[in-house]
Amino acid sequence: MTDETQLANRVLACIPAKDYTRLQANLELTELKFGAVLYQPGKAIKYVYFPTNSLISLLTSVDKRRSLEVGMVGNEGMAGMPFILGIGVSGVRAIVQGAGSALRMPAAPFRVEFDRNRALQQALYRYTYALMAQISQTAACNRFHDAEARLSRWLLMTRDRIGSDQFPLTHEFLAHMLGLRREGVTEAASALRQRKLINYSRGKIQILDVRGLKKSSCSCYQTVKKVFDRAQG
Amino acid sequence: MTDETQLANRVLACIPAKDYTRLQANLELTELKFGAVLYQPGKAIKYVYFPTNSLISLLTSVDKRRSLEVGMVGNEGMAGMPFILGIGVSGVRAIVQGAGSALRMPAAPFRVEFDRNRALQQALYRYTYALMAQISQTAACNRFHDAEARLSRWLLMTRDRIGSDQFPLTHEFLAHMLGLRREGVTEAASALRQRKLINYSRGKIQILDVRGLKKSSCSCYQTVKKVFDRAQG
DNA sequence: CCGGTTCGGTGCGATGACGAACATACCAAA
DNA sequence: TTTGGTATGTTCGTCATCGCACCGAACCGG
Repeated sequence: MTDETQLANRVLACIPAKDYTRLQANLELTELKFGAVLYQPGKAIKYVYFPTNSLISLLTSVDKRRSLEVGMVGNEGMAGMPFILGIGVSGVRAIVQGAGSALRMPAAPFRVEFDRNRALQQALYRYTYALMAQISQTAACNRFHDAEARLSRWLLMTRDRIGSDQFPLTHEFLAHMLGLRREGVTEAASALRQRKLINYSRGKIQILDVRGLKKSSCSCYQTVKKVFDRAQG
Repeated sequence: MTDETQLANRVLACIPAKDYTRLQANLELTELKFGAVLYQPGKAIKYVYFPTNSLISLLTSVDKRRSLEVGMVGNEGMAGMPFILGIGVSGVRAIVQGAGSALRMPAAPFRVEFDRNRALQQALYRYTYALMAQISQTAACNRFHDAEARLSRWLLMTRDRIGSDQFPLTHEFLAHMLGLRREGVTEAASALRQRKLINYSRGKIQILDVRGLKKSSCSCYQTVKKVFDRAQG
């Protein structure tokens, strides 16, 4: 495992070197495939994940058909938060929304390491706070803002975490994230495309104009971004 | 301070007696007045609160006019969660939604006590998890369910935490909690009244038929309740 | 008892999203 | 090259909620 890999995750990056060597022993690099289900509500958490260039979505569903993304975990954080709060099961569904690699650690050794590693605790508690702020803000956003603004926000947040302007993504999939119908996504996306803010075709979306997208999105994007920047330096 | 007062808050109630005596030195009983603002986004947290028969709402707002309740803290928990995650400022606005009493502790001694008291840590981390689950579920609820179902859910959740079937509450206030217009609340409330599930008049609401209200509410109420019951035994 | 304020009730057109149905475009395997 | 599946585009009637305006009724302080 190279330093580069470590630095690719911002939580791990702020662990002092001497603590990190101990941590490293149980960390393994793994490839996350698009759509893979990492956690299920009520099911035990087997691994915690530190995405490097992958992206994990946290979903809540109210019935079989409808679901809503409540949180997004990229290289700025860790998936498996209940575990650091002393809970062994997940409350939400977590799926791989952006394929890529992540560092993962089995639950048992993570528990041991977490309990003795102050730096890790601090980093993860701070991240937990930021994630809660994210969840709260997107909750309000999903209630008040229209499809177009929410889609814009979502694309920007994803871009920040993936670190790329282009990612594979269907309207259908986006609909599940934003709590919309597929047609609603098509409508919003096609409006953005018409204004040359994005382009897309058959499961590939590309961001063309970040500044324009920021204008099109609601202030929630900036609000959440500020919280993360502040909480993680 | 009596044992009764302690037991009235479920977090404090699960601290072993010997740990609790130390805690007690810095806890003070305080009366929370309806509408009082306990936290503001970005402002320092001066006290943490353990409600006994009072109720605190956590609100996120997207602009001056519109706000949404993302979480509710009653005698099952504590307000001031960022503090236990090592953050000194609040991310949300917290207001007193149900007047009553609470035990509070100034930030500095709480920090000291929290760091050395394992039982307190565990209880609060578990509560944090439950609160996150609540926030996530209500986020989806606010997105998918109609005004009437959400109002029913909200009344039931409030009842559980207040411990009473009657509480002072205007439609205007409810609108801010549920992210609705005042008229929307009136419409939903009057439908519930017509079915004799509730009654109300000029700022007082009374629940008449709990079982009926459960039927009228969405499954989100039960979902959240289960999480709390499980997390807190 | 009066006058102002708060609270609740109602009606209006506008709108954003819904659900369903169907059309088209593209891709890949056979 | 056909065929079938997947992704996207479009329309249409319906519905919940919105924002606004206005009312009456209840309450409160003077």
